[in-house]
Amino acid sequence: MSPRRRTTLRDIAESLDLSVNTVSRALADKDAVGVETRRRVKAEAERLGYVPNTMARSLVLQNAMTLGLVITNPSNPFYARLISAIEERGRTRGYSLMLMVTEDSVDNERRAAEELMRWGVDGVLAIPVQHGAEHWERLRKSGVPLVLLNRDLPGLDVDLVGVDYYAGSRAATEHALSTGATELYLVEEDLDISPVAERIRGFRDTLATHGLGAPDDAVVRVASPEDVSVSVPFDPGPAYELGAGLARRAGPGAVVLAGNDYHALGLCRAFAEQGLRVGVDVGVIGHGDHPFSAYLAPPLTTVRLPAPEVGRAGIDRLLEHVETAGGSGGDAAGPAHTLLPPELIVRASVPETAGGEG
Amino acid sequence: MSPRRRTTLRDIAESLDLSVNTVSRALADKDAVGVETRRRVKAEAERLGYVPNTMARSLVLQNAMTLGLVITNPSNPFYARLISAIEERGRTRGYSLMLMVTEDSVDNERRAAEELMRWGVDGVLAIPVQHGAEHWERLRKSGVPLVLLNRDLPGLDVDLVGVDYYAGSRAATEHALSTGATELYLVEEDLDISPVAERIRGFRDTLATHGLGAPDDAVVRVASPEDVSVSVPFDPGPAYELGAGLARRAGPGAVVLAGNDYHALGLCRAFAEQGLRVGVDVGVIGHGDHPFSAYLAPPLTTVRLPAPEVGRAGIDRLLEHVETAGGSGGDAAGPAHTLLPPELIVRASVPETAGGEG
DNA sequence: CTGAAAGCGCTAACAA
DNA sequence: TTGTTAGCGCTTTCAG
Repeated sequence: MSPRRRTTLRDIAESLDLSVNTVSRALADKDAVGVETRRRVKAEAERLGYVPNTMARSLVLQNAMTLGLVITNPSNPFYARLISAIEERGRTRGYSLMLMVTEDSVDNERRAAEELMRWGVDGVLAIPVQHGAEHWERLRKSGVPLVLLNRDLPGLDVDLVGVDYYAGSRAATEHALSTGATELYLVEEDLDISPVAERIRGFRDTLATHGLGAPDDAVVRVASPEDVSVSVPFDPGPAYELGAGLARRAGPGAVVLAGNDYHALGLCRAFAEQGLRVGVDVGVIGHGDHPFSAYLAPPLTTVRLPAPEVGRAGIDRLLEHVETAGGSGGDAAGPAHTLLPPELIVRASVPETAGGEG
Repeated sequence: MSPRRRTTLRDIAESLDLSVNTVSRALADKDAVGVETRRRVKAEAERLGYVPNTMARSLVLQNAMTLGLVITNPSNPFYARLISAIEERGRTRGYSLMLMVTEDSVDNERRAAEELMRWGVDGVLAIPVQHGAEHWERLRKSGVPLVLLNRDLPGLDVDLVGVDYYAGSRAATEHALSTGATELYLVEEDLDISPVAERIRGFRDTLATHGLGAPDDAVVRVASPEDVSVSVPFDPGPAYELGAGLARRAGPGAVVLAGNDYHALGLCRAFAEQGLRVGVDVGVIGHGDHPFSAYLAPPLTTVRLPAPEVGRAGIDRLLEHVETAGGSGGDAAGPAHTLLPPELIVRASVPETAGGEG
């Protein structure tokens, strides 16, 4: 029943009648330790089940060997893959991960940033909630390197690694146009975040390039769920609700672009229920290429996001900062924005109407 | 360019010509501090941007206020929701989360357990890889409370919070039978883990209950992907590959149960390509009720898993142990297994053949 | 009400 | 090669 205090260096030292210091160096495989002594120390450590105390070590070494990862919602499949990629890379480089979930609440994010400062993490990767950057500013000023993931935070001068959503949106829109689409819609989540803004911009610009205007109601917003953690995360429901109305508005030659594949799925279902055949009467293009998308009927044309690449590039950039003198972000050249290219995956959810691109 | 050392209690003390001790107590809102002194201390702390050092604090207090979460793969939607629920609950109770991803490798899991011991976390929640429990045994013996999530680890006497997969499987099988199914298949991942075993057992037992045997090839195994972190996580692909063969074997009145909704989706697609109408010619039942399942064509009948409940029950149980004297698991009554009930969600992917249950 | 002293477990000078 | 001393930043006795 004894909570059995952890074995410490001192325990080993006393048991062997050595100094704590010697034991420390023996276990750390430092020079200046007799070969026999080292052997004995290691044996005793083993026997006593010694486990080094990372906190004590970090305290004196002034480095935590820990990174903070601030995520809005792990149930977003894109973010889930980011977590995996980051954790893996961090692990192989010797860093542990402190995970903070914000549920898209600035309050939570503030607390997360504060908590990470208290822990003295060596660096932070964050998908920012956006709106409210003072806490990130503080973090940075306190000397903790920060790299933003996926979403930009205007007004904060830090490195960002994300996806070129603008390009993705352009590619999708171009594709729709190339199949002969005459009526385009973009369905996006009702969040004021950069990925959404970029996709809208790409959509509009592409139409403009082709001399087509985008009527105001061409961009449709779907409500985002309130409580991310409890509600089903990426729910096709809201887009599905919209779908019936859209189906009525959409004439022949209509293609609807969706901000993510769940929305696309909701739309597909709604269209089908209205008697519209997706891929024949109407087109749908998703965003994200979630694992289910290739197996829908019809298989969903969508934009694949380079999740592992974003994760790896993000942590690599962060570790650069961490390991070069722990300074804050932004070298001489100022903060760098790295936007990785998405890839249009053409499947069968957009009808080949007429005068294709060829 | 100065890395600007963090402000410490001492800095405040010196600046105010007080002792470190007084400053500490003033900030901790302890009694025995002059009201005016307290005010000055707080103001100065604010001015200097003081952030308490959690590691130092934890070192002396001998508690880390940190929990370890060991997960095989965050891209599993069920696990993602577990993470959310656990993080939220932990956060509101003042605990930070250290996340370790094992990718279903015992080696990684061993390292994760070791790392968590080094950090001296207050407790650990783990979805065990299974096969190899010595590291968990060590953790436990070192006094760190451990609660297993979702998968059992035979041979290790610890608390477990999971899902009653046996019941879920029985419910699904009963449902299939009740619709008049005459030929049943179960498609399961090729992993030797308790959820799979339980579902198979439920399937077999239910058939036996009805005086039906399950031929050996009624249980079909799909290969699991090798590298979880890089490959697409839950891929309908392998089940899809199987689907064509199954379609040929399956006569009228056949229902295929799948171990998860992704597999179900892969099967649906394969059946459709073979000219079999899911929900009419053949039945498919999923497991997991992923967000996409309700929107498939036809909507997928599946088993809903109580993800947030498992997460919350898991961390609650862990915190019980953590907060009652930090003893290892298992009170007088021995380790408790809590299996939360899943719920059959009947949609439209199983044909109502004949003699329904009513 | 405040200060001095000790110590959490470890590492890094510097001596011996 | 080994031991001594000091200190990371904090909290907790125990005196004053």
